Amino acid sequence: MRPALAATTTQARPAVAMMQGAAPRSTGEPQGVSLRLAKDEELFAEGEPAEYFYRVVSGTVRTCKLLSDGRRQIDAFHLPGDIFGIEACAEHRFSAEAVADATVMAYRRSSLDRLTREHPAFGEQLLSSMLRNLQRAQDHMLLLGRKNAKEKIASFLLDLAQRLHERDHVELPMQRNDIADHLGLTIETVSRTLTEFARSGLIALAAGSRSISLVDKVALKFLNA
Amino acid sequence: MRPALAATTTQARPAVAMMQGAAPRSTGEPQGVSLRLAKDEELFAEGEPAEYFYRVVSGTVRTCKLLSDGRRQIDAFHLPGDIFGIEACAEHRFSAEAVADATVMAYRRSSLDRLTREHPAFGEQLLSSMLRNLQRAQDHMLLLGRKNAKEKIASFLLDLAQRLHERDHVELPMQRNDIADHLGLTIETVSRTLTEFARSGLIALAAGSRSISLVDKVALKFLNA
DNA sequence: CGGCTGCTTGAGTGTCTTCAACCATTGTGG
DNA sequence: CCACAATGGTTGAAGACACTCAAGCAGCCG
Repeated sequence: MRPALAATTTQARPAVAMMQGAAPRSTGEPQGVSLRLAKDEELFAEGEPAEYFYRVVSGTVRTCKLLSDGRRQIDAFHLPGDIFGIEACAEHRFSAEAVADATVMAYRRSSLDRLTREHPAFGEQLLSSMLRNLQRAQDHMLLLGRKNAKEKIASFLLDLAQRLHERDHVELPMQRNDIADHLGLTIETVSRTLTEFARSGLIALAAGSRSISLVDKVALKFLNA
Repeated sequence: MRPALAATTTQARPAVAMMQGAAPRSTGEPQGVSLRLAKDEELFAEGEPAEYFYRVVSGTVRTCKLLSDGRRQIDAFHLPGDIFGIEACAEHRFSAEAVADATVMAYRRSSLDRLTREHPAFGEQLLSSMLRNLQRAQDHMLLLGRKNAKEKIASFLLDLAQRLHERDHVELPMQRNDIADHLGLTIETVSRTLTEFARSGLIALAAGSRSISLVDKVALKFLNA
């Protein structure tokens, strides 16, 4: 793993340009710049020029949109390996923040062509990642538009477990607030639904309520519809 | 416009392979196969091999997902010029049907590389169309997750007017049912909200309730948040 | 005409939200 | 070291928004 500089202060914008990554290896990985993000630190904001795109190295990043009155929708949580922040136009269409301390690699958008030419594997990874993002968005629209609270939570837990390569246990990287804004619910409904799941034996809640055991995956999958 | 064969029967799957388009012109447009779709005719189904992707020539196409109990979410309505049906994997992740009689061009997915090489303009169109689809999906997630019925309808009308290049009038290509399944509402709520908009002078409903005048665009945009 | 489809309208219900209080944990400063 | 505030989470009661169920209306076509 390459050395990474800690961002100067929490909530400050990390200065990408100032932190050069290690020299590019001639094989495999293309050059990128490593960035460390503190919890809730903003990587980029909606409307900002989309100079870079990113890949998560460790931790979790959320991308979200805001309504004028503060209502928030979290488009996606990005886990290690995920690529995000590529845009059709010159500006970012959503903002990105670290859910908890995280490390990301930044790549210049302008060097996209060169990157994919010199590192075809990276290019494929990038394209498939983009299409996967689109697929996730489409699946998520079904969830947001047509599922009820129980189904939303069940889908969310199963999906997260799978993406974290876990069989029957999830260590939530994000808090209730983020889950609510991702699923189109309120924090109270998220909490209530989880405790109801626990009461009826579908899951088991543990220490600090961030650790969840998927006790009855069959029942959860049934809710997943 | 190229000659197009009518599909044999309504509801029957159009036989793409049998209908060759006109010979490719040496300039501009790449070769494709023209297809005519009757109202509600299915172009492809969820889970089906993604052998082709498509561009709308005339009419409107909807792409949608279904839940096991029949609940439906319409991902998007595709208007003339829009490209849809490109997938990350070998299978379609949603189904596509004609909202009303429509014409589409079908392109072999396998010839994608050649197409973009020989017709760079088409390639750019394709990439930008894909990214636009992603953007629309992200905007739509905000709508589905965080907007109420009035805001959903207002956003929908304004968006549709813009995409149809109209200033203050929309000729709805789809029926209430489709609107409901697109916005995560029921048909009754769509109807009620439209009549309420009409009563309060935001819009004017006309003949057959498919024709809508956007009377007070300022108020509608305000609801758009 | 009668049946069909698409749309509207009404009444009653339910799910989720809102508002509010409370609890647990953590970190800080006197 | 403890009091205190701050943060994140849970729980309860009341209310609202959208849904469900049901009926009715308008246009269309055989």
